[in-house]
Amino acid sequence: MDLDQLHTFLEIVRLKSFSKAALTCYRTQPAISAQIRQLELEVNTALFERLGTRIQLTQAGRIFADYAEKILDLRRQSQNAINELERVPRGELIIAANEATCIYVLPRVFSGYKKLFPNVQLLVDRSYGKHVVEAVMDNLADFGFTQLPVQEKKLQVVQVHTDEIKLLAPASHPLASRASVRCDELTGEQLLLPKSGATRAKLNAWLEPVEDSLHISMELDSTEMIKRFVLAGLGLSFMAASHCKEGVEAGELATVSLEPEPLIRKLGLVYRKDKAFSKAGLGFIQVVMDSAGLAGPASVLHTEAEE
Amino acid sequence: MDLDQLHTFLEIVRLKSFSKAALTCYRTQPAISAQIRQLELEVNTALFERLGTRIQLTQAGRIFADYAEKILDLRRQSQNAINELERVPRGELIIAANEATCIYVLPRVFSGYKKLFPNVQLLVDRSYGKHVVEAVMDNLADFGFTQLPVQEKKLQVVQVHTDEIKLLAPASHPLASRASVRCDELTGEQLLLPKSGATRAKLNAWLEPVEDSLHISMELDSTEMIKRFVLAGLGLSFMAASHCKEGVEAGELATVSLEPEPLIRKLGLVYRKDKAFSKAGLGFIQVVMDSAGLAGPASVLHTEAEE
DNA sequence: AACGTATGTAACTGGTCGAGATCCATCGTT
DNA sequence: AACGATGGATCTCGACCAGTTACATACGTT
Repeated sequence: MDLDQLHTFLEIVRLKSFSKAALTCYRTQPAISAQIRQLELEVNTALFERLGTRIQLTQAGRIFADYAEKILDLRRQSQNAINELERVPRGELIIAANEATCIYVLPRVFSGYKKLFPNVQLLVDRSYGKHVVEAVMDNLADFGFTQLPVQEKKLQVVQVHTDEIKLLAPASHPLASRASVRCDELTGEQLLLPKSGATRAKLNAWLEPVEDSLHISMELDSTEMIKRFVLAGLGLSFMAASHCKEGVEAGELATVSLEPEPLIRKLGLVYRKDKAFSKAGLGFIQVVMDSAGLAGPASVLHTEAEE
Repeated sequence: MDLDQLHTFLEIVRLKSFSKAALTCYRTQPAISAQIRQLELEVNTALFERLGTRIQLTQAGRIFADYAEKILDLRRQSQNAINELERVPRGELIIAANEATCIYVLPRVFSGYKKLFPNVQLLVDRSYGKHVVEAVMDNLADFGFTQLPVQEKKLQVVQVHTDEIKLLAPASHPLASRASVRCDELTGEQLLLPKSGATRAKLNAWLEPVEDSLHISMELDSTEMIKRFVLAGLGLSFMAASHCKEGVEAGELATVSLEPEPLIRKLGLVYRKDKAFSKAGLGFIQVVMDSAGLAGPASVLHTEAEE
């Protein structure tokens, strides 16, 4: 059964004529007759009485007309709902990110996004390191924030921001006032290192020359914990500058660049290239790019949310 | 948009696979892909995300799936309603008949019909003589009861019963005890004749030999009025035997056959040959035929009404 | 790395739907 | 009553579309 047939049927009902319906349906009269014939065959009942020149609905026809109306109405509603989804995005986006990103990056991005798309629910999948990439790959999350580089070819990467990983020390520490520090200067210090992840890998590489003479007193996996431990004088650590900006500005903590060259940490937004994004998703990419000072892929921002 | 497409779509949603849906839809997988492609084209939105081997509904797809369910549900409901109409007829039948038939024939027929089809509403179009035929011809009435013969070729005729038109007199009248009467014996009597109609035409023909010497004192168009007038001694009249049975049996009225041969009045059920009758209509024909002692056209009576 | 699974793509083909012409019945008009 | 006009049914033909078959491609698993 074709919805065209239903439309034709209702046009006939409305105009009480096959020929007139043929005009409004942009078909010839035989085509209309054929459609109805097929429809009657399908419901196995006559829908019209053919009374020479006049036609009239049968009882079954009257009943069927009601349903046909409802069905076409639902069809229209469905199209409206889909169009509305494009115009005023809603639904949900699942964003995977590690804890630090959740704390230091997402709040700003989310608040910008929510202004534009108040009807989209943002769900945070707070996971760790490569689990973020996996979640995006498995389509369990729509977006992920992760440290770059990411090697997956299927993922699109948008660099969000660049951070420098610095030595983190209490403001009172002798090294705190230094402009930069070499790895061999840390051999006598208690070190608090992140337990795992890309930053830890970078640090391992940087510390490798003095690897054997280090005092790694703790491995932690929370930036907040590390900051408090450092503040309490339990040791030195390393941290992305943006993650400890408040502590430094408050004069409690100090950061020192690493030598011979700064350790750079790049944060990126990743998503599947083959993802079929709605306006809600495209808008998210746009907002992230904007907050990174990049030009967006398309002008999705003109989609003003209204409600 | 085809309902098949919707069904396919929902099968894919249910089975989460194009190929599996192909099996349950008795199509090949490319056919399924094509259907969905066309559907997506029509709603102008991707309904699935193609993630290599896996597929997943998009937001729009989830919304559309709801509507598709509802639409197919309505389709099923419509078929059920139509089937139910066949199984337990309902709706209405319009029956055209003149007053006498309404009084002396319909009550019995209707009560028989209502026992079988309690959900069918019987509407009486009480009209006169040939208006009955016209009403049926114009499809303003589904059935008509009228005096036979009817010459319309488009009408199907079922003879319902045969009546004899007799002279109607008060029981005390000299002619009341006669076995039969000739027209010339009525020249001295006051006559009350039906105003018009087939019976009047028949009587005119019978009275024609003595036409000029008759005293036609009144022309009435109600059998009840004629009976009362005759009873009151205002004159003699003519009436179908079955229309005055009670009065005769009560000993108040007498009927006398006409000479040289009885005047026969045949009552028939008429309906358009091209009428697309539902079970309700076929059942009515059956009931009328049964009450006339005829074999029906089909065994519609097995349709027991249940509610 | 190779295989199995799953979707997309590309010709081919058969069925179907619509156009056009014709037929038939009815209805209104002269 | 005969006529033309109207409206629906039927037939044939042609074009298009949907479906099959076969092949390509991508992903996940052994």
